[in-house]
Amino acid sequence: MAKRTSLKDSTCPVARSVEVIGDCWTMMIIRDAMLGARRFGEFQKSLGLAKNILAVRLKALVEDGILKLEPAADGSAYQDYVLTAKGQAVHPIMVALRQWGEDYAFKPGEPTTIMVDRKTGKQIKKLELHAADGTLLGYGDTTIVPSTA
Amino acid sequence: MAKRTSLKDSTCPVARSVEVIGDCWTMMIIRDAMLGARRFGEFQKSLGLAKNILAVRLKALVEDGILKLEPAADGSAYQDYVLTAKGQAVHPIMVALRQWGEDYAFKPGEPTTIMVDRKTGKQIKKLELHAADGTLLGYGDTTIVPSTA
DNA sequence: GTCGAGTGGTTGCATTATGAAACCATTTAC
DNA sequence: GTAAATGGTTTCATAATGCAACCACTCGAC
Repeated sequence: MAKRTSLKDSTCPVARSVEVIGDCWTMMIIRDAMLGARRFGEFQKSLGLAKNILAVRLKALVEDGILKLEPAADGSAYQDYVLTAKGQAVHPIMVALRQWGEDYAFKPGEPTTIMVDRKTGKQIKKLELHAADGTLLGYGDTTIVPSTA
Repeated sequence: MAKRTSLKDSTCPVARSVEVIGDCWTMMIIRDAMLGARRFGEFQKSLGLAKNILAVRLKALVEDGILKLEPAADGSAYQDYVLTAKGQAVHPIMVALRQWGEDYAFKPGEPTTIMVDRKTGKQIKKLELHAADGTLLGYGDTTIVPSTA
């Protein structure tokens, strides 16, 4: 039987995250939600994906507590899909994906978009990883250990 | 026709990243590579996925310049899969996924693993996003604009 | 050298997910 | 009241996934 293998019970947080949001469309839906999309039709037009696929993904995102349904902001009888706190917390992942894409997936001069500080309009810095004492950490400076909690 | 839609030509860096590494297994392979896995068999045993799937993913990762093949470190006639600079640059994404998973995908007390500073063994801080002037930025403090390059 | 185990795959086939298009029930605009 | 927009569901073809069997090459022991 060829059921898609589940990583839900893995003890690795990366595996669990990937299980929930490690899907192409799921990630793009969250991206659009962060850019202000709220309605089924908005997502569909922006992403250009089949409506059935979108319906399945949105349902899953609501079940996982990343999106929630609330009465439409424009007062109509329809509903808005809005990010929960859990959904907003995906922001750093989105930024990390964006910065990697900027660096490695574009030829110089290719048209693209950049992330800026909303207040100043200036481009943001790279994400930074710090040790407990504040030291800047790079690839190779970290390891994984079992939690002792 | 039901060909999987490609996001390769999107002008959004997030879309391009997701297109390349936004696959469940691909991400897990990179994770294992960062933890030291180098050989086909190591990946297969650690991830428990079908060998044909692994073969396809590894080939794609090599083609995308994330992994490269080099003579096995143990001197045998086999080959090692090792991360390129582009592959190592995925580290922040991995950290972001990990931190989100730690926060939202585990019940308190559930066994898991944590990321620590290799030198001190102390748990690392959260990823930080800073504005050009050094201000710490959170969700909602950023926007996307077309690049003016 | 040569026999068997281990490594690193490929091939075939069943099952599942994806995607396009058609369809349908409400809701809104006119 | 009627037409169009919204937000889906259904149907069916195609593509991806996953298991198992198979195969070529390497290595270590003898």
